[in-house]
Amino acid sequence: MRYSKFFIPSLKEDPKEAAIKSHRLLLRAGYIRQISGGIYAYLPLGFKALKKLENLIREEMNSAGAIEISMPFVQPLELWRQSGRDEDYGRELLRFKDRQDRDFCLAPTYEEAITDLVKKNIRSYKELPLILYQVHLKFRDEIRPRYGLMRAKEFIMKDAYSFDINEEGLDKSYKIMKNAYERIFKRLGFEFRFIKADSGEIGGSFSEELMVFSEYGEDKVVVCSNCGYSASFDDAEWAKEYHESLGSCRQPRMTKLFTPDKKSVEDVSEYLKIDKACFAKTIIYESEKGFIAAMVRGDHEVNEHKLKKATGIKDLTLAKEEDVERITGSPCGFAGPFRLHGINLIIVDEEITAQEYWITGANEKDAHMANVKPDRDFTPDIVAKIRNIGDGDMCLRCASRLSVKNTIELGHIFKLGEKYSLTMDAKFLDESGASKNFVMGCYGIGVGRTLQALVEIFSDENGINLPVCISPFIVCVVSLNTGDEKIVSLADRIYNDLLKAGNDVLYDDRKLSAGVKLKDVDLIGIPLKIIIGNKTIKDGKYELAIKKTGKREFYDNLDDLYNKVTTLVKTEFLNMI
RNA sequence: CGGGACGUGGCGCAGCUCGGUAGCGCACUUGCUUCGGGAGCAAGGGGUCGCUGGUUCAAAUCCAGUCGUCCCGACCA
Repeated sequence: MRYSKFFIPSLKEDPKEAAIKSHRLLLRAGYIRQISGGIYAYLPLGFKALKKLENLIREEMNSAGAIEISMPFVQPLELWRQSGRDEDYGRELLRFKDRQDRDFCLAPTYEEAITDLVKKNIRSYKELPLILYQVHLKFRDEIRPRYGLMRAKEFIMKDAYSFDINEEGLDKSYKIMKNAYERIFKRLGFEFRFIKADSGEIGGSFSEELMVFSEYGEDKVVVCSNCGYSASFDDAEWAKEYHESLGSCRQPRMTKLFTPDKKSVEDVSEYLKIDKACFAKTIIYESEKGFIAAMVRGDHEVNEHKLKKATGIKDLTLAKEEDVERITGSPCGFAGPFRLHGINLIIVDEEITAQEYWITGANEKDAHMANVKPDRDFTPDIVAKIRNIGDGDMCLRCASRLSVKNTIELGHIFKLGEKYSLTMDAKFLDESGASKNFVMGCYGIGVGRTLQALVEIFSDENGINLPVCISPFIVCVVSLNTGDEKIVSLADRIYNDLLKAGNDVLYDDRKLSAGVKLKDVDLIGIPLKIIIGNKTIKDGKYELAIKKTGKREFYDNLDDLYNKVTTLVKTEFLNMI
């Protein structure tokens, strides 16, 4: 493809609306453009990369025995009434009417459509198991779309659905899909883990999320580098380690300490020269069950997700400053667990009851209290794990140190069981002629999000760096001086030779200065470039630059150059498989 | 939905506090010179200042409303 005849509107400056690297690069490199909040157009480069990614996924789905179909993006709302999700899905489901005043919606997912399709067309156990998939649009009217393709309202997803005669069959299908996912994400070069997850809106009995490690990920995962244990930030387990409280602090009653203006644990710890782990902090929350107090060790943080679970509370927010002042009788920053007014519940982290003496706030301005003893000076109503896990906590399995990593969720696989086949009355006849519900699974990959994750993880600020198997072009021929006959005809020839050899090649024949062209190739992320300029003619050597390594190689004749390109492409592909 | 910020040629921004001629860089067009990492000179084109209403002799600027975009929270691939 000649650059001059193609459409790559690259941007020199960072667009102001993009907050993260991958979003900036996709816009700057002319891969995508926003049409409306959370709604994007794929430009030629983005579209080519997207198609390559989709096809890689197709290869693995097909080889796993899944069969590709395509279901309607616009669906009758009636389908959603059948499953009951018309109400469950809420405002994320975009609804509208056609000219006959019938209700429709844009598909946020396809369980209803596929269940309906299979229900009407599969009669017998002999036709099972069946795994169908599609690569298709979805629309969710997100509350807050952001970060480009990472969280768009309209997005492309690969979704597969398995139909089995029983749970064992489902387990098998699930495993087949999980293996396919492992192959896909290995080929893409990602570092990833499957993490057990809440099944959320889609429902079902069991699900795992495919999480890819990335500094800018929105989710947190806890991993042990030694034994490979991994779990979501909210569910991860760790080994208890008890901190020795200060011996000199053990007293038969509480002792008041003067701590002028020292409000945070940090400040007090520094002021008193006592380890933060010897403190217990008391946090006041407001909830539908009234005000509650939660306690964790001074060097830990309350995990609101765990707090909600342990208390059965749904709406939880930090209490307002004036409420804290009323409840504790002191300014914010000096709260302790005793003599609280209007607290309905005291919940403490299990580490609080495991240690005898604590330093807490004194519920008095400029004062903290030492020798605070659980069950003597205050009485917890609930003892539970309510603190965040942190870097350095001990692994429950192997006693190594755990670390918390940011991740991006790129896939989610579910064992649905009979959830949809029951509500939608989808049945087949088994061996004995009895009518049975399909046992289902569903398996998603956010394709657009995966493309952006590749950009996020493998690129630098100079440009995109997609894996060779996804990159829109493999090699770019850059002709530096378009006014020079010799250079132009040499560049033309190399371009045509590479094209004939079956390479995906871009030819930058634009009449622009060298700097602009070289910057553009780096930005749009073509893995190999062949640079042809005066130097080429003068030295009689052909230059190949490899983006990934930054290396430049020189060849005496064209055949050597072509051979190198071919081997590089082949080995790069091999490395990815 | 709650909290915050921003809307001025294609892109990035200044001007707004203190009302009075709409400006800068890049991009674009033409010509000449350049040609190995975002070239130089010269000449040009392009904006009802998001929209609506109000205040005023006069509004990009002040006021109200509205729409859009982005960021922070609860949801998700």
